[in-house]
Amino acid sequence: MQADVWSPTPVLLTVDLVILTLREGRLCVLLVERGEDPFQGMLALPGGFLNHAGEEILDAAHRELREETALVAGLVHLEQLGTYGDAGRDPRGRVVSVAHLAIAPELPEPVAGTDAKDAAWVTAEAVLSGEVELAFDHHRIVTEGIERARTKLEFSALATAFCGEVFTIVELQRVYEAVWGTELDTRNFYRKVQAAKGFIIPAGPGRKATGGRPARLYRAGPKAVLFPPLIRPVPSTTEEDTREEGK
Amino acid sequence: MQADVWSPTPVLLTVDLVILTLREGRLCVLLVERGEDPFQGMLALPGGFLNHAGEEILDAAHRELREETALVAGLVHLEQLGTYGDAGRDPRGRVVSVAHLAIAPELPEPVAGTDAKDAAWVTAEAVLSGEVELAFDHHRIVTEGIERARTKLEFSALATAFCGEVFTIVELQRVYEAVWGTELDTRNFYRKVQAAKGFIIPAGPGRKATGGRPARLYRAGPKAVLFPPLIRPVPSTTEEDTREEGK
DNA sequence: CGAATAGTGTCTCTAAGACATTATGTT
DNA sequence: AACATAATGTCTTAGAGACACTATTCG
Repeated sequence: MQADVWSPTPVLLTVDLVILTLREGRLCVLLVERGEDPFQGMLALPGGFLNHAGEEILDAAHRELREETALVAGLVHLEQLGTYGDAGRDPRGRVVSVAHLAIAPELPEPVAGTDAKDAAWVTAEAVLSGEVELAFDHHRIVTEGIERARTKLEFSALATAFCGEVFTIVELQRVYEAVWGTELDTRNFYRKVQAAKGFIIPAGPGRKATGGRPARLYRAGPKAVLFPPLIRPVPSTTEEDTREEGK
Repeated sequence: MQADVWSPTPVLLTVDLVILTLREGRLCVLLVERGEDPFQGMLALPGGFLNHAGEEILDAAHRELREETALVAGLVHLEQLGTYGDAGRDPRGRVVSVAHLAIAPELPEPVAGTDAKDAAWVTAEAVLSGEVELAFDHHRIVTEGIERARTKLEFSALATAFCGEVFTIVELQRVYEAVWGTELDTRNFYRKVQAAKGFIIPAGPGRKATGGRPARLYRAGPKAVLFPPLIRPVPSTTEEDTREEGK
């Protein structure tokens, strides 16, 4: 139902990206140094305003992703994360951000994209712990993005989005370990990824050798939903939890 | 990173609500008949523009919820569902809607709230099947809202939000059955809700009698996360699933 | 043949699904 | 006592966690 009096307040819409990848076995998020005034010099999520009046939100997210990482759209997972519009979050006025979560395989070393001013991969740990401070409410957005990724690893085939087109089971295990921040038992992991039919499928006769026994190669299978799921180990099942509702 | 040239396009922000409840054992969603021009006369989700420039999005959702249902904020579950901004979704121009999911206990019969023009509870089935047509892209929003509710019932204590402050285990079972659209085995259900410690706790010596053995009363427990979860029965585990990614 | 990494099998325990009867109140 | 609804127990099977050794290639 719309307001009876036609006095809706326009807002400015931005799209922000939580781009996650693995670098040297650690979960990392892409941050840029702000070159302009609100929070100039601070680290922030890549993002920006809608380009023109008709630009779709998802298209804008893809565009920002390309600008920052020079990645092909096809290989990257991109989904809407949530909308952040607290009145005080941007000193310039009412700016509402539609945050997105992107998962990318490890990129060719230097981040230098088209106009990546000062883009840098920062470990998730450094951001979550507060060691690295972010502009706006981006700390909260990153936190919720990482939590989303952790949960989706359990029930969906999202982990393959961290890998190249083909990958080994050990590489996949490293993804789970890095995102969840835990060590996993190799035997149980092999059993579980193979029990979830449609998760990964053998990729030809190819092998990957690194000085030891060559690993078999796999590619992402047709199923996006894992059954049975790969439940993450409970950190210790502490007895808290005071009924905070997930947003 | 912001655009170099300062030419962001303002958009109009609305808040829409998928309000779910149980009526006569069926899952229902609240719809209103549009009294104004875009899609006049059609059914749509309750919602509206932000009131004033500074209104918080979540506050606006609470306000709309109050206007439509005359419910106390404390009793109702409310969470952000997603943002829908397709360029063509509203003929008036660029209108972006932040949709929310609300779960309410069965309301005192007549929906007549403060200014509820023509509010009506419609069964989820009628909407999902397309039997009832909705304005804008509200069919998609309802679909995603119901799917969210179905999933959250598995892993969170959301089901208690459909009940009053105290409830019986059978009532809780009816919630699961209505939302999932399945029948559940009473014995297994009792076992599982009681195995999930912190989900429900006995509510004094009260009982509810309806001509048979009186049922014990419970209230929502402190835990928002269910462990073990109550996994919904698979509809039949058909072999499809062509890797559609969740939004 | 040694170094390096990939890959596998068993046991125990917890939880899920299937299934029918007993318990406790009201009229 | 009949009726109505609430509550419960057992068996079988699937999946999770713990745990240590064998297999394959390279240099």
